[in-house]
Amino acid sequence: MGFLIVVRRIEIDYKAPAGEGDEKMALKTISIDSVRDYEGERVTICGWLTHKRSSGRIRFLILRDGTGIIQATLFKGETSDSAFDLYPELTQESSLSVTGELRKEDRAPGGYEILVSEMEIFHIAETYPISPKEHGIGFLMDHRHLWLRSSRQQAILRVRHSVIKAARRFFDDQGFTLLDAPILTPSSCEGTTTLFETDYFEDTKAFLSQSGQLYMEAGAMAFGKVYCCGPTFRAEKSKTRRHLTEFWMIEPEVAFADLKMVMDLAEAMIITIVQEVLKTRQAELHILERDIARLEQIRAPFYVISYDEAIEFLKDAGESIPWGEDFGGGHETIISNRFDRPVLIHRYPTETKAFYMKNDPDRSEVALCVDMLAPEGYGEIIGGGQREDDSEILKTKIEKTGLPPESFDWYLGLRRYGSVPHAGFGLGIERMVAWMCGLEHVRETIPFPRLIDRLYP
RNA sequence: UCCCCAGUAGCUCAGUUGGCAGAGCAGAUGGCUGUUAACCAUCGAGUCCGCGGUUCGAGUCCGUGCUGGGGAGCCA
Repeated sequence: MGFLIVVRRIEIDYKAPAGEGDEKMALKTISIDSVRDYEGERVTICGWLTHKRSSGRIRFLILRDGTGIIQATLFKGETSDSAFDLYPELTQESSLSVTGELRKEDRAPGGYEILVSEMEIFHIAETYPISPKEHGIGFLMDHRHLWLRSSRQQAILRVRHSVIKAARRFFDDQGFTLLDAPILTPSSCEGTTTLFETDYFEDTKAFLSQSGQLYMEAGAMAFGKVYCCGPTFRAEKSKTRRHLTEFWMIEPEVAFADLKMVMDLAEAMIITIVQEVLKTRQAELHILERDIARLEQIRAPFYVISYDEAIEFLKDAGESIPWGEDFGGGHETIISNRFDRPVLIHRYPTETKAFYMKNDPDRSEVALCVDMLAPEGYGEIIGGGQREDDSEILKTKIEKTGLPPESFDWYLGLRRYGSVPHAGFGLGIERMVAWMCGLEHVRETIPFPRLIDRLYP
């Protein structure tokens, strides 16, 4: 199959041996997304069969190759008998190549069809479990390795690609250095109850990273502006539409930056991502039936409110939430539904936030932190803020958490050698993609989702 | 961890008051020269999730376990 990929990527000018008449014409293997460039030419297309129909002496194949779909048409008499007679054998997802003239055809899905003269079968598929009719989510998740072949799943994962590409380009263009954070770590950075633990040779335990942030802080002290993009792991027993046990984050960290600066950075990054998705993924958003107008509204400035103001807002909405408590999913939905653009909520109570958050020097009961809630009820997509840069205060905060202090010697050390104000945030890729695509659940936004009760396939 | 719902053909589901196990799709066979989730005809397909109980009789009622889905809390 590796050979096939090469053939599809490189257009091969095939010269038939002399003396074979019509077969001397050039033969090109093309991808379906490039059919417009080959109208009227004799070409070869490799792909998988998604569907077939027949009506007596005319037979239709719908092929997909990962770049699109095309109808291949077989006429008794015009198509070679050997190719025509292969039709009954073809099952859904069988792999094959077809060769023939490419032409415009309004009756064909996609507007083009290939009039097949020759056909080659790579493999006849067994009865394919995923039929064109509806399936339950449990069944589809069990067949995730095959479900990826559906147009809807491909559309979502292409949007994911664009989200990551846009975010990385945004930071690259602003002079950030990509600094990969470790996956295996000696300790927690959020809390010990949600760590995946594994053996690390004799007598040592390692933990799967919950966040690259602490390492990004070290990186910011070296490079000034850094970011990481990678998987993170939380052993939370969450069973909701917005949780995975393995999820990806993009985490920038900036030296000599304060809360306001990273709030502006987060806003600019989100706008860049939304613009990139709107620019490059119109076809995918259409397949997903996304209301594009809702995304076109996403522009500066985003709404900015304090935690105090959010509490007042929730009380006005009839919710009884005391000051000092973190918002639940329901509260977030109420707030984010209120706005047509993302809203940044800053200065949460210190008690609800992680140890590394810096307290507001003017009000020690609140932290210099920020969450960004996406509109349409999508809720929190970003969490971040200014980090505690005082060694002694940080040490006290770590002791208060009950986390093993010796694991954080290196982290505290960052504050002993030229400590500076610094800040950063983390963007949850899957929640961002779910918002862009208008999905109910994040499980479709990652190729192989890991959930509390699902580790397969 | 807690609350709610579901489990019947490969898939999606129906199954009445407890009384012979059903449909559509998928699969197989045949027909049709422009199909669009094509259509028409025919055929095959079942540990009714497991265990226990009530009953002359259980897919249906009761108990229990397992699996899946939805929600809460926690978080990105």
